[in-house]
Amino acid sequence: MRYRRTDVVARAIDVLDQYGLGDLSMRRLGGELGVQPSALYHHFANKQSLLAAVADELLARGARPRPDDLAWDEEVRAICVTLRDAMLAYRDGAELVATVVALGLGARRPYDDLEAALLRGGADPHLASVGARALLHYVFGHVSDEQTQLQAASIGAIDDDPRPGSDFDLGLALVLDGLGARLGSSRRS
Amino acid sequence: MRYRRTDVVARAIDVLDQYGLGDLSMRRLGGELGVQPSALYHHFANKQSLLAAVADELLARGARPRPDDLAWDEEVRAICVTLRDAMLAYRDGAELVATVVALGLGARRPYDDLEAALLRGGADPHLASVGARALLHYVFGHVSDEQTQLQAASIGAIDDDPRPGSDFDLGLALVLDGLGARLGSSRRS
DNA sequence: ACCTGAACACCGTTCAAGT
DNA sequence: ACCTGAACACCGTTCAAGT
Repeated sequence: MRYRRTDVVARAIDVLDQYGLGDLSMRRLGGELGVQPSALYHHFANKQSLLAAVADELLARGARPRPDDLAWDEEVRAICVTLRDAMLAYRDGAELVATVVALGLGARRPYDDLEAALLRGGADPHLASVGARALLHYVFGHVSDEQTQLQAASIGAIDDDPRPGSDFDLGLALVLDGLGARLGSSRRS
Repeated sequence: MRYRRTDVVARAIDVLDQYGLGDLSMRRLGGELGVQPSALYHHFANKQSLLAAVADELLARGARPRPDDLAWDEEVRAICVTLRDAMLAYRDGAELVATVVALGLGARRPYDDLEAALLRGGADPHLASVGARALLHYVFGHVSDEQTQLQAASIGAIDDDPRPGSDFDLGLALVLDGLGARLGSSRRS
């Protein structure tokens, strides 16, 4: 069996979704592909690069076009909601993307999009940078928590699965209000 | 050499600070103590429990009493700044504490204190919970980033070490403003 | 109460060699 | 271009046995 980079990434996403990030090892992935672990190093310099590619593919699969007539805060909300949905679509998606971003290896689109939306809304470059990072930290933290609990619930411990998207919206609105207060154009949530 | 639980935790903090979280293994810690790795399982059920105890000790060392006449938002700010300082005092402190909190194994004080401050400020229980979590997510995310960059700078790559506490304050103010707008008592930053 | 020694089932990564 | 096979230097955890 001879694979290409993209085949390896696709299979890695399958392993991630079925067994979780903790079981996504080079040896496991090699085994799943019927190949020696060392063969993966022909496609990726190391495990971190592989994870970066997996995170990028996960986000690409969750990408959705945004209308171009949105107010800046509506656009920020849309970026965050799309990011959340993309990560929730695969097991441990939030932890994976957050890790890759923290290591500075990939998944840069969400940050760039948020920064651009804030600049368009009238933020100066410093506020746009601080704001975009604060938004990302919130989204990664919240969705990681959500996913941990969804996982625990699916094991069977807890039965009710409320999927509290409203908690997500409320926390997001807190940050958006703070940004709105500094950008002139006011907004209700 | 015969150790007690607290000796092991103290030595683990030394290893963390000198070599980083990635090198804080049960085998490494055992070696540092002159003891077999299996001996550590007399003191802790597993590595996660050890890490929880280390995180709690790290926070205890950074604890500072707060004046009792603070406004709710000043108290929130003080909790967050104290938490930040405690984590920055040891290598990979933010990553460690964030991990322990995410796993639900310890380091519950910051959350409890934040929730109490928000309740005292007039938040209903739901907003206090969502707000406290949003604040924690922001602090963990921001300080982890900070510490990663401080680490990279200390390796020598970057020379200037600005220690941008002002970025931290600005991001924190964004969330605080959103909370203030929902709690009646308004606040400037 | 605290520790040893050996074992089990794993990791990421490198590298010469094969096709 | 893509893979094998073997090796190196590690992991967390268990468990019978020692003092």
